[in-house]
Amino acid sequence: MTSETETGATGQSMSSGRDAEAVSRFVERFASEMTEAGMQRMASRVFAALLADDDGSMTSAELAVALQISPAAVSGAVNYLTQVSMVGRERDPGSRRDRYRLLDEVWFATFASRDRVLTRWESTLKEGVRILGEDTPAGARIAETVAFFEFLQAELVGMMDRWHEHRKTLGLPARDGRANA
Amino acid sequence: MTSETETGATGQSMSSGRDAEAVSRFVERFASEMTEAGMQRMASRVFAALLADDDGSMTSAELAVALQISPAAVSGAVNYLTQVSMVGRERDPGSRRDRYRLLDEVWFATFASRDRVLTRWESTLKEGVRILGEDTPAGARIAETVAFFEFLQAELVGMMDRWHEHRKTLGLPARDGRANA
DNA sequence: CGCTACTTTCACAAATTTGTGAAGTTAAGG
DNA sequence: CCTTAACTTCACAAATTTGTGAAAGTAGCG
Repeated sequence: MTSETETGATGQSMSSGRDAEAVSRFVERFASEMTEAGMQRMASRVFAALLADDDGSMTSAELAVALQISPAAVSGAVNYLTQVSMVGRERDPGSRRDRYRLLDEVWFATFASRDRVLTRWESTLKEGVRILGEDTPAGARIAETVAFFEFLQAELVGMMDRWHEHRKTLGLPARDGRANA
Repeated sequence: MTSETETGATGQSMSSGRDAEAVSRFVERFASEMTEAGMQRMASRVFAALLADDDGSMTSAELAVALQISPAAVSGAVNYLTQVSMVGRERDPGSRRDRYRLLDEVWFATFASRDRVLTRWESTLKEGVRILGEDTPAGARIAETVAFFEFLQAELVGMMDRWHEHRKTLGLPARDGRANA
């Protein structure tokens, strides 16, 4: 976590010039928007907490304190987040604590996993075309859906390249090769 | 619904050359994949049923029979689907029945509504940058996230144009101006 | 090799979500 | 207008999901 001198999740800012309470409100607000979009609640909260952390990296215990949840809840959330490649698990050498770290290019990874979902859908939809017959209106409609998804996946690649180009023009602070958005 | 002569959701195909049971399995399978991706179960099932229907259009009663659910459940699902612009509500003139119809360019609409979500997120994230300070690592990371989302939204427009171009090269059946994928 | 600090797993209780039947509402057709 | 078919709303029961405490498992460090 960023500062050891901050108070807990609902505590008032102390000396760090950062309003811990406002940060916590932001974390909760963004988490709840992600939840509305379909992500599990605890996973959203953990992710948002990491996003708002300067290191982009917190230990299990830090997360539990900051979010006021049990270690078990942290474990579950973090498990999910590593599954979908949004967060990495590290171990500080010489410590028994795991650290969880925002992966490089989180959003890229997130979109990439969407991509995997699309692939699954495509296979089901192709089966649908077969069942309905490509000459039926329904079959044709579903075939067009497949075509659209295939198009989307192809576009995604180029889009990511363009993003990396665009990113350079943004005057960003240098990458440290660790936590990034 | 497409055929009045088919039996119910689990019935065996009769004369239409379409295997009703296989269609139903496809509907359920695709619906469950959409559900896994975050859509409400009943909404997914209704949507999938419409997708597999030749007209892309069914009445409330037809949906209730095909999916074995209560009118109340249809009502709820359809309400959601119209909210997110995936399905349109019509009324056959001279009838008391509503018809629900797949909208033109459903997937386009779906992505467009994603777009609205991104906009909401952006506003929250910008607030986060303000709270954390753009000069802090966390603030900078979140600012980059905002930039990425803005980039994405900009890309979406061009991508849809390219899709429409690409679509023409696909040798699709002519549009009837009503139900499409 | 065992102590201890941490993480994970498990069973359960609480909360939330989901779908239903029934009552209420709306509007077409007489 | 009245009748009646259809849709919607509402309260509730069932099912699912969620987060917890406690027990079990792992791995540093002496």
